[in-house]
Amino acid sequence: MTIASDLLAWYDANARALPWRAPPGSALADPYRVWLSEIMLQQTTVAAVKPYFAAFTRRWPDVLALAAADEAELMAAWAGLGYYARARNLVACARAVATEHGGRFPDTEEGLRKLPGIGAYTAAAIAAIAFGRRAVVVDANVERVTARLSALETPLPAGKPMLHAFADSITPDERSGDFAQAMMDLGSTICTVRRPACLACPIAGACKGRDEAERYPLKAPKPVRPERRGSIFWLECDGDVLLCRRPPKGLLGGMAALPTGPWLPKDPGLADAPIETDWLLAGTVRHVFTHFALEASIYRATLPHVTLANDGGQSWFWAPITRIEQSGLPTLFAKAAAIARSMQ
DNA sequence: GACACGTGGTG
DNA sequence: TCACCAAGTGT
Repeated sequence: MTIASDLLAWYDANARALPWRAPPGSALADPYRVWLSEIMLQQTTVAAVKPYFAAFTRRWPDVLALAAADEAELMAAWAGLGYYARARNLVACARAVATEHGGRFPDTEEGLRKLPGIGAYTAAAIAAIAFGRRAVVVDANVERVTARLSALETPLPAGKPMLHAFADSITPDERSGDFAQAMMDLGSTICTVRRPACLACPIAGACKGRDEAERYPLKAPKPVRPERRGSIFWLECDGDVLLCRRPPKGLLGGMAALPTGPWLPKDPGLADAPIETDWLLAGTVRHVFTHFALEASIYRATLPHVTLANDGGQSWFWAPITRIEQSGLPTLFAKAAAIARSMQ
């Protein structure tokens, strides 16, 4: 038997039931749901995605509904899931599908690959899973499984092309979507990062790395994560708090946020405070991003009735404090808001 | 190729 | 506690 046939047999008996998957033995899954889930699952765990997928599909049941969505509402619905460029690209992609493709997703890798937010992995996954095309689907799970199967001694990312070629060599012509999902299920339940369960693996017989699976894949060492210091401002007025909209690109781009100062190696104090007033230090919040860690002071002040004019580049607005959880703040600011409110 | 880009779970 | 890492993409 081949690796593919052994793995597919295992998958037929052990596939995880996931909300975006078609029931076993049924027709192909809905391309919209496959696309939405694949975007949400980029660098994100199944457990984290599930509630967001349920909320999005209830609120926007198809790609035309999503294309018509208010962008700020969609960003707020994405708040907490991270990598917010995905949400910006999600809208752009839905609108491209609606206006340039008649509301239907392209059914080839090449066509899918042109859409915003869809890269090599996602294009292959949608083509295979939603459209039944043969495609070589390589994500971190597949890289780990194939690195172990082939006992690849070349560290990643340099070894990626070899793993893609190996994945291509074992991908079947039929059911390549199921094969891809089987590889991912195997990677998340058996061929795990730590303590892989080789004794339970349906393809251990073909695995060159099975005696030392945890060694693979070899990876280049990661650079150290720098520390930055910052300030976050909580300005109250009449039961409202001052929020702003982050610039459209960059860190937390396009998201609602509390006003901040610059984030630098040294404590910036009250630099870039939205107004000059008697700020009180309400606490600190620590948050770790992908490429730096932030420790921010939270400054608090209350205003009498005033209006705050927008000035260059800033886009401020007031939000009711009692419904701050519905403002769509990313996690850093949700944590800061909780700390600021706890000081009242 | 390298870096920017979030978050929460895990051992 | 903390480093690692997850169904990657864009620049």
